[in-house]
Amino acid sequence: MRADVTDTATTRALPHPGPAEIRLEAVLHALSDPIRLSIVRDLAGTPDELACSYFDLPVTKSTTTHHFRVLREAGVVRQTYRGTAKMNGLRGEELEGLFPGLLDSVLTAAAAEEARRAGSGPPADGAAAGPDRAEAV
Amino acid sequence: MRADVTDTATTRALPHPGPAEIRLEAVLHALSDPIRLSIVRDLAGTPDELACSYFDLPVTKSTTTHHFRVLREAGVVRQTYRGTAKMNGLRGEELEGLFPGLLDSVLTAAAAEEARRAGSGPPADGAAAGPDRAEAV
DNA sequence: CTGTTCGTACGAGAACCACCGTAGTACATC
DNA sequence: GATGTACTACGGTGGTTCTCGTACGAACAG
Repeated sequence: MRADVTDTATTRALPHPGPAEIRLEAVLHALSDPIRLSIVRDLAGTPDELACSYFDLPVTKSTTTHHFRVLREAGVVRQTYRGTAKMNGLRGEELEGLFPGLLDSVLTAAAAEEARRAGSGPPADGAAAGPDRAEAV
Repeated sequence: MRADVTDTATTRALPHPGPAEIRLEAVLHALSDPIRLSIVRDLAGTPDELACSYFDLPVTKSTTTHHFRVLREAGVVRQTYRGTAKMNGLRGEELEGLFPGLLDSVLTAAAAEEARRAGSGPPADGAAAGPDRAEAV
């Protein structure tokens, strides 16, 4: 039994790539999926860490786990266990150090595209410009 | 044999997405492939348009065609026929208008990663400490 | 201990993608 | 017309990714 774990509750450790292991292509690929991009946008919108169960994604739990794993292995998010929950935090500072401005411009672009899409597309029926949590970056 | 072509030489037109059709995910996906990223970097390094045959890629011509098609359909490059050659130009201004700073930060990131890779690979030690600092959480 | 909640592992199937080789089109030149 | 160049389309293969369902493990409240 490893008694070397100094922490109390967070014993299950997850493998994360170090800053030198993070590959640009992997980051871009991780961000090129709509579901993962929405996760990243949500994470960027709050200073807190969010549990996996917080996200309301149109896929099953298995698939959600898969997407979070891709994000973690690409070096985009950091995951830590906290009781039964797994908390997710954006590795914003590290990414900024490696690729200055990249994450920010992607988030801005995502917001711009969403605004563009919402502004010129939807006039079909009632619900106009749903004010569902505007991600102000 | 259609002789109805009104233009002189360069009339074979290729389908390009309009600015409103360009999707962020598609752009990120197009840039997440090493070969395509190197193409984009080459294009960004020159003000001229470059023929497909200019590039020295480690794949066959069929695959090269495939990659250029992906870039074109994502809205990253513009392709025009010029005699037998097909010239490729970056759609930099349009992308800048849609996603300000995105292309620039990706190019900067690619250059940074290449420098990092070239600089810290061979030497046993250098500036940065070990590749993986234990993830202190 | 029992049950609940949260997330993972394991298959497994469908879709996609990168890659290739061959055959074919379009253009320029001879 | 014949030859050569530049690129495309088609067909196919192997690998990866996305998705799911089910079964399992870890933490916690009774």
